[in-house]
Amino acid sequence: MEKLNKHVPITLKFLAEKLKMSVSTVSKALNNYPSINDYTKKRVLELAKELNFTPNKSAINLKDRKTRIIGIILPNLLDYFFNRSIYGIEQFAMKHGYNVIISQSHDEFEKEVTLANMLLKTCVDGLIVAISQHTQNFDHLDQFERMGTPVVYYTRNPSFNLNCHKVFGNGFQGSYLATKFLIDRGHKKIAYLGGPKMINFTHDRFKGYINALNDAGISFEQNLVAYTNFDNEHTIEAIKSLFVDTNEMPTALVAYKEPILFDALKYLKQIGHPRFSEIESVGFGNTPLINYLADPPIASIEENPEGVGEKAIELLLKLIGKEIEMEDYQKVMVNCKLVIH
Amino acid sequence: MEKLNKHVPITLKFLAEKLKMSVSTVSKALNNYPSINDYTKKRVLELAKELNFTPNKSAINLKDRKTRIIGIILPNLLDYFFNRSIYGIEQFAMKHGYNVIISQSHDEFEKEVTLANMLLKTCVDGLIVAISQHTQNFDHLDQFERMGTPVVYYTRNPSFNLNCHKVFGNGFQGSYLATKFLIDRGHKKIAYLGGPKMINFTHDRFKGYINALNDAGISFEQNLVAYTNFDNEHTIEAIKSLFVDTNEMPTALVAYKEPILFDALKYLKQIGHPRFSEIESVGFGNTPLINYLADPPIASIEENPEGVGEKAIELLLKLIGKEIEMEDYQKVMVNCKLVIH
DNA sequence: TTGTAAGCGTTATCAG
DNA sequence: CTGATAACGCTTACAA
Repeated sequence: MEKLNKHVPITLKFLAEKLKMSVSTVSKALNNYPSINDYTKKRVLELAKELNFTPNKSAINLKDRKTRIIGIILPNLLDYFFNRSIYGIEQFAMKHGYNVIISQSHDEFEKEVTLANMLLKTCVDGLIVAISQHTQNFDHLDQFERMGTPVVYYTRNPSFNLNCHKVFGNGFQGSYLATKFLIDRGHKKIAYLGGPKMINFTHDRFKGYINALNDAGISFEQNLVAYTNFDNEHTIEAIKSLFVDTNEMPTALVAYKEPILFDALKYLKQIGHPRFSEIESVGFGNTPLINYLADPPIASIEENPEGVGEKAIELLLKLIGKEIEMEDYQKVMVNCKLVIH
Repeated sequence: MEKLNKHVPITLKFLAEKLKMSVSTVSKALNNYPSINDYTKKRVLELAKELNFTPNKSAINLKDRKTRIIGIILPNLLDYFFNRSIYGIEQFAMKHGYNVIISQSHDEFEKEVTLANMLLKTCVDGLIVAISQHTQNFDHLDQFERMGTPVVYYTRNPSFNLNCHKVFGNGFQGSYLATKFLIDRGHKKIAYLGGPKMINFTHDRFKGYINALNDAGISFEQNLVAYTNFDNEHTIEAIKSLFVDTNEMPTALVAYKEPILFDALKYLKQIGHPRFSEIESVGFGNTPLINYLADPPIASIEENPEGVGEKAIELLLKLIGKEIEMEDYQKVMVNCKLVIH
């Protein structure tokens, strides 16, 4: 075992000197150019391995005008879905020699604009973005494509921006799954607790719910549907409205997001809903929090956030590598799974 | 408003040509060299602003042999503490022009070694690491310092490695706070539920507990202390052992980590502990999960993960910038707060 | 006060 | 098959 070389960085030049060859030959050998003699290649490779040569990324990046940095903008890193999706993105990016800059918009449009501009200045090679719930104008994101930098929208579907690359979880399918599951358990009065109307998945999920009802021959009732935001107050109001008609109270609940479902259940228990223990519910998320709940939902929709993240970066890298043309707009869906607790 | 320049990257050379000056003058002007004429500076600055010039990072990095990448190794990104601490690190790093690579050891020693080697190859400018609970050998981390790359240990205190830079939450103080709070509420039988014995903070927190008892003149009882791991089974065993003596059952509980506390409380409720509703408890974490619990702890120790992360990267950047000598080993503590629910 | 030139580590082009 | 050279964008002695 050699000593660790303290301050002599192993470069092509260094290898070349040791081997009494030119820098360019060494470079070509390492990059497996067909023109290079096999024996020469072997010698170079061996020394490179022995000295633990690592090509200098900055030099390469400078050469081919890249940063190998992917920008990510998402609402909230602490959110369970985004957190897991980040993991999928990071893993994949790292494996392909890319680094990742993560930034949070906190679901504010202005912040999203600021972050976008910052990432543009950073000259990221590509952008993955889950837009804020208030984003309707896309100038700050469109400028990336105008500069030749591909953008992939993920998780949050931008309804006002049709010409773009999208990757998200199949809310329709997940919602259908959840609703069908509850129907199969004998429920007729199934309520749907939807998310912010500004966010597209709210409606996708609603459609899944409706379709499952239809397919089972259960007629849809308007008063079994309510919408809420990400905060508790709205949720309480929404859940109240669902249970306002004491003759027609739902016996089951499909919710667009688990924390919201938990808020709702907590409220129902608090007010002492007469048949609380009979209510069965399914939410999107499958958060580990379920293990700690006194009255957990009966099942969860697992959204596979890592998969969504991975598909997003996979697509982005293909766009960066021009394997897919930027104008050839893609739409990728990742299916959900039902997990029974 | 100009058109967006599609493919002409704004470089020093480009500015220089526009201004009919040399590249070096432009560079110096932008870097505010005193030798440059004020008027010249002004002209340069103005054009730079107008054209939205951004210096090419790769070129700068190449020049001063840096990557501006900070490596992070931690056990688990989904953990609430680490998740929040990452946020503190990222924010600070970004503000100072550094990027961050996050990698997870999943508390496995071998994985930690692999990740360390990977990050070494990536030539990170510095490393922030929360060691796995099984890490006792530090070769894989020591090699960084040998290569001149500073390392900051955070959150997990490496007891076997004294000569290193450390940043962590003040478990002693937090634990003292929690215990004193329970004492002040009249409890005499306060149990301590500690973490893995391999992890140093387990013991720091224990000391805080003991000291608070001592200062209140309460005698310590061995059977009021139990240790567990991060998994449920161990926790059940530990909690059982605390409540085994029916005459001397604890009335309050200090736990090293909230999820573990929740497991414990869940178990106690499940077995129908006779005075369950009277038990008061405090855990480390202050996780939002508390809002959803039927029987939440009475207070939490807020560890300020962002602060810990920020202190870690702040120290690391000082080491990278040679503001602090690498051999001048630092130890930084971040205090906890008691949050009453 | 400004400009010239070398160098950071790679790769690509063109000669040999 | 191998080598010299230029170029990527920036900083910094050193010259002018």
